[in-house]
Amino acid sequence: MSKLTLKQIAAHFGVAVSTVSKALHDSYEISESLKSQIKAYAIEHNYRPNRLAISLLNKNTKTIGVVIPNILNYFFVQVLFGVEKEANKKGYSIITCSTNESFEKEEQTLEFLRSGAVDGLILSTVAKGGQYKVHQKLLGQLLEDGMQLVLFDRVIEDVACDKVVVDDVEAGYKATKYFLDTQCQSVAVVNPIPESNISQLRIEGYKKALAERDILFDPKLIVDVDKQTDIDLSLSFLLNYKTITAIMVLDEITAVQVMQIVRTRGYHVPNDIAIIGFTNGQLSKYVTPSMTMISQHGSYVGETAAKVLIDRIERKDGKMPFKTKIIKTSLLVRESTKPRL
Amino acid sequence: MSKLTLKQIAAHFGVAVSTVSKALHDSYEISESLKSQIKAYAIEHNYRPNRLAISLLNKNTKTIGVVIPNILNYFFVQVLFGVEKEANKKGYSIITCSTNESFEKEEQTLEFLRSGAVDGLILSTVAKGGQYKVHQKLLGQLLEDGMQLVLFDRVIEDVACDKVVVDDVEAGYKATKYFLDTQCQSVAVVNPIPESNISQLRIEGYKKALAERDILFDPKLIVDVDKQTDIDLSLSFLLNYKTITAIMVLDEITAVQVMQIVRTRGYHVPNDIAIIGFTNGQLSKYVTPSMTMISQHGSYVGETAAKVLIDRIERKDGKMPFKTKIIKTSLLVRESTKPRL
DNA sequence: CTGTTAGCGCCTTCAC
DNA sequence: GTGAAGGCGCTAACAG
Repeated sequence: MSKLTLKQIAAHFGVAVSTVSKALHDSYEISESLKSQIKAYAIEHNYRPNRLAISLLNKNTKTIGVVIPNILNYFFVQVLFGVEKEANKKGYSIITCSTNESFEKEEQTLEFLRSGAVDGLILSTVAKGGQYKVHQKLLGQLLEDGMQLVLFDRVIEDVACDKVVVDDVEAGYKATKYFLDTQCQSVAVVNPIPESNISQLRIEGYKKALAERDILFDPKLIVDVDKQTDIDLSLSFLLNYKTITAIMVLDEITAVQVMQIVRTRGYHVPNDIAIIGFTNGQLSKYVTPSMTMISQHGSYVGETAAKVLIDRIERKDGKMPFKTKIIKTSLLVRESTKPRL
Repeated sequence: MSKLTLKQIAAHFGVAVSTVSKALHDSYEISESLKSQIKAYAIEHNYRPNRLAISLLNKNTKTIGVVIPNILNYFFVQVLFGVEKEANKKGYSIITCSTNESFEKEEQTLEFLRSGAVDGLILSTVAKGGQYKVHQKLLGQLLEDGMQLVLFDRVIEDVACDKVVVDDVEAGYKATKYFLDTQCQSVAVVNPIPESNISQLRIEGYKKALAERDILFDPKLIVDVDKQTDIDLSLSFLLNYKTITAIMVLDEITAVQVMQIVRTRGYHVPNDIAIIGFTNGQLSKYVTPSMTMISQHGSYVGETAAKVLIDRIERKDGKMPFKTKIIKTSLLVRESTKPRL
């Protein structure tokens, strides 16, 4: 019925538990005949050592926790994929927690995860503004407890741990420069994640590209939208304000929506208005016209985070300086932009 | 540095470990003054009990394992979402494993998960053909070990456990009937998952709908495709073979691809050819024209599976008959089909 | 009120 | 060759 234990095997053979343990570990101390008998019995009855007991003993669980803001977001799923791939390769399994963009849920999750269930944590936080302080404390405690931590994508600068981030400044720069290189001089930005510092970095890159061409930055060309906003209306203002020849949209779904709205209004994409979206996922490839995207290589981000984390977990010496890995993005050119000449 | 234990607290106060344990559990046996001292110390130093030890003691881990074939498939992500939501509500966390459509990986994963890390398992298998036998044995062993198991979506009939399945026959029927009700009498099927028994069920529903209208079933209208197949070519054969007015495509990405190919060849969607896709995800809503889909309510499937599993885990008496829950699908009508009059 | 004992399942060290 | 003892961190039953 219930799980077979060493004790039960020992009882069955009338020997001590430690004898069975040694036999199953093929110790030279045990006679061949007893070993083979015990092994045969174990196999026949499907013995499996209890990981909990083993973890308790050697203080590692061979498990890493991954905390992401939203499991329905394809970027994070890609990260998850990468983490799992790398972790499995090294004999770890992962326990996944989605915080649904809620800071409270994230706190609860971290609280839960700190109680010995995992050897290390890979986290993309939802904290913003004043919540950073709370987190610095909470994460600080985790680190004190000896928990290994890798922050990725949405990181908190002041926490002393390894980090894996996307080069968002460069991404914004790259997208903007592509527009400027393809006869699109009037570039607007639609920002569906205004509260995130990531969007600020991308806009920084955008400004840099403009500056290189001596184009004056116009804040009115940055359109913040959120779930409450009527994108349609915001775009109206934008398009009436000035002739726009290119739009950089800071996520995938919004990019597709923007493209549809723009087309509905009779603009041709890319000839009238070119569009580049962020965070390459499943959508952009299959819409019509297919959309040029900044790919963040989520799965690579995940792999890297897992690699860094496991490396630190398994390195005994400990005092390795923390490093921040910066993952470069790529521009996937498709049909929503004009070709480079 | 490392985690604080009861033992350390006990040493600090010069009392016994059990005293500390009782104090932290607010036992009436301990003097108020000692209790408050110990509690204060625990809070100050951030004491957290070790879950591993507790799990070992009461033989439950408050964790459930979820094994899915592919984490990049939106349906499974939705299921995951549902499972997590329900599990968290009941105080469980989940450990996620993706088997990447590989039977070997699935076996390894199950092997791993059986060693005491989880109280129960929610599984959608990738097994097919001869692999069923292997699995019946493996899953049988798991059940013997006292592991609770819920199979979902891709289930194995002969395993004695709870199941949550989508009503695929009805889904196929519903889609086909919608075509027939909207002046599309010549309905083809594109099947990107021919090895799965799910596709057979959907086709069964398709046949049922045809039979109701006395339309003869023509096997040539069923087009199997897989990753190796050139969809473009397969569709050529189909469209040359007969005038087709509707296509039912058994997954989302293929549905979008089929629609694009069909449109490229000059057919109007939905007037010349109407299309219904399966497994509503992120794509179908945003393509042009937006696509009518069968929604399988993945998140509801997940919730249900979690509910059933946790129910069984927590019910002590045990001998509850196994049940199979059938989740109904919905038809989300969008622009790729003609409206019902 | 507080401590001792025993045990969850396993492994390691040391003694026989 | 085999077994006994100790311990990972915790709780529960039983002593004192």
